[in-house]
Amino acid sequence: MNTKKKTTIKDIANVLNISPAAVSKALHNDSRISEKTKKAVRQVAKNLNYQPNHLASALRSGKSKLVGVIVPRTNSNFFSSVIQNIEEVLNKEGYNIIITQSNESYKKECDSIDTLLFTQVDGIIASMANETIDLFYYEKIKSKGIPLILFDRGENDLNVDYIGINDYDSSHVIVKHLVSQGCKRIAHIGGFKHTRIYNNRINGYIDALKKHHLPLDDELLIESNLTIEEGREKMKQLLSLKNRPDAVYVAGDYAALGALQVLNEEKISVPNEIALVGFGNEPFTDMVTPRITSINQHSEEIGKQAAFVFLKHAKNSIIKQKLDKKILDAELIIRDSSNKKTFL
Amino acid sequence: MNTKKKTTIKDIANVLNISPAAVSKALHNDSRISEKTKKAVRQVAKNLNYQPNHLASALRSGKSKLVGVIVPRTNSNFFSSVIQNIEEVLNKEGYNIIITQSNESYKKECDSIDTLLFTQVDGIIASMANETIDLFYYEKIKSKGIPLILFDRGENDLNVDYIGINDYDSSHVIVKHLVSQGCKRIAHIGGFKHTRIYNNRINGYIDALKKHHLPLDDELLIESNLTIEEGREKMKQLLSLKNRPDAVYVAGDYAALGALQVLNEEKISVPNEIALVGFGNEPFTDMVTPRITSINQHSEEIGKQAAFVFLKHAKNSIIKQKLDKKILDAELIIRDSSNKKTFL
DNA sequence: TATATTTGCTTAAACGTTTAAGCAAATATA
DNA sequence: TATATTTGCTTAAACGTTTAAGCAAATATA
Repeated sequence: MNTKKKTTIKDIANVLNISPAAVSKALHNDSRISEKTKKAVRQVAKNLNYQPNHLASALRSGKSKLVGVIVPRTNSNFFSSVIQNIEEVLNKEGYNIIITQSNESYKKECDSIDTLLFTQVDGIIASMANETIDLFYYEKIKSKGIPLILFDRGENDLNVDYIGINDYDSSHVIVKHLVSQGCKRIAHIGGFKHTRIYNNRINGYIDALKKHHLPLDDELLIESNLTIEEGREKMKQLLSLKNRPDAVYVAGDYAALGALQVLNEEKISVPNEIALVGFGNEPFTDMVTPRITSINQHSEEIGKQAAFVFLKHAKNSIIKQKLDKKILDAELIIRDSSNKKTFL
Repeated sequence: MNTKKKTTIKDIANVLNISPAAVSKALHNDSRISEKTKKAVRQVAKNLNYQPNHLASALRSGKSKLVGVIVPRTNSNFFSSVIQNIEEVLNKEGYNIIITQSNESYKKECDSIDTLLFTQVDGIIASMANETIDLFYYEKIKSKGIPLILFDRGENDLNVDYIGINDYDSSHVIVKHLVSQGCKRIAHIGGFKHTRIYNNRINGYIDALKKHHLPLDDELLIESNLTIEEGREKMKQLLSLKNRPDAVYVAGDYAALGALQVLNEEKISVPNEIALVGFGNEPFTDMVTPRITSINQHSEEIGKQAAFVFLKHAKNSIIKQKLDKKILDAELIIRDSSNKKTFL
């Protein structure tokens, strides 16, 4: 059907009666090629509609110009925004990204890693699945010498670059806010301790309670996978206590939403009877009734920084650099679910 | 640092004292290689931890084993689910996908197409941006002989494979449902007519009104870009009418959400004063108050079908096949926002 | 037994680049 | 003017596969 052969560097060389090597150098702006030749090459390339064969140059140079991105899921605003910003930065530098979703599954994550390694990506930017405890596959990436950058869900033991927000401080900001609203029994529906960010949020919660001289009650500290369903369950669990909390800080917006549904169903006034705070600032926190107070995770900044760190590695691969650990300040977005003043 | 050279087909050949060609054939299960040799090759490949060089085989065979996917955005459940299902099907066949987001921008979409063509993808699966009217870039894909499959946001003029739901019928189902709820003045906040799916929904709406002997009022038919913001605006516009509608059918869930926010703010009872129906069955339709009736778009099925159609092309590229146009039945999920019975 | 076919490999070239090494002509330096 | 350096290219090999063509040995066929 379409038998138009693609134009190659050779075709350009033939037109100008120079060697393909000269063409290649001209296109790469090599200083040892004359301006005159460069201009001619560029002109002919344009005329013949030359498109460089990415596979050939990748093979020869050993660089695929592809970066793998692994996220637990893309249908969360946080991850999709991070991805978009990674893409924006990397596209400008001639890189493309391959996105894979782990769906929070350890097995799927391992498959993704194998797939990306097979595709010869030049680097991997990842946020770990909830399930992941065994770091073997991540060590595999490191051992191949491929730059690995983690964001949000990281892991100290891996000893790689990391970009995230200050989870420990976020808990402090939240507790302080709730205390200022007059709350005295603050519960925490947290993530699993084995994930660093959730562990930090839990520790921040515990320390902030101490700081404000509030008692730490084991009944009020619950670990969960932070899905909507578990948010509902754990909220019910809290409501069944003899001594109910007057505030609940949930370590994820989806679980916070589940908790809110239960509170609404039980006709419990939010924030007056129980104040509610989520984490992540997903768009729906601003859509439900009442709107949910949450922590902005700076997804744009995280995406951009992750891309920059990768580029740094890509540009000087030889020098063993010291690790980049970038911790961004979190920002509390106060909304109806915790702001009693709007109800006075 | 990491100087371990990668093992190649040559290394395997050396160990077994056969030619690299024989190794390649053995790994591809060529019928002209003895079982004995195949077994030996597979064993040595395993021992040496051989990973085929995807770039080399892609260059030689002219196939990159990459498929490009273009979506308006990934942070909608519909698109992220479609993508996930495309990925699942294609991964099994050894393909990887490169996801790009157009952000509903025509320019970004064109860039994406160029990027994907540059990366030498073997095919492109796309859903068009709202802004896109000029089809030049899509024609470019076709003219290069690269399989192009559209889903959801398609375009008749392009004459390519398409997978989507029956938008015309969906409008009929919605109008029928609203009529059964006693609604007599049904408004439609639609998408732009130049996008085929929205045009079909509008035509379905018009024809369904006729069928049920309801008058068609120009004031009640509005085109929009279906963002939350425009959902709010257009709803306000409808509320400012002397003769308000008693039902609003919005062609997208996000705009429906915006409309609902306005209705809630204005203390208008939903569904009793005004019934509301969205489109897309985004998860948040089941989270807000009242829960929004919507159309399930069968994202899983659409993703899988799109992948299958691509594979069909990839497998027999020579034969000019007739086009696949797969139109799936839509399904109405009735919730509180339109179900007056639950309020009686 | 003579010829034809099949089996199981090898040889060599190719995919389209990039890059190290080298060389002649032009220019700079002493 | 003689030598050194720079400029602007060319040559040839390489990246790791795949594949068309071919060939000897083994097997089938007449």
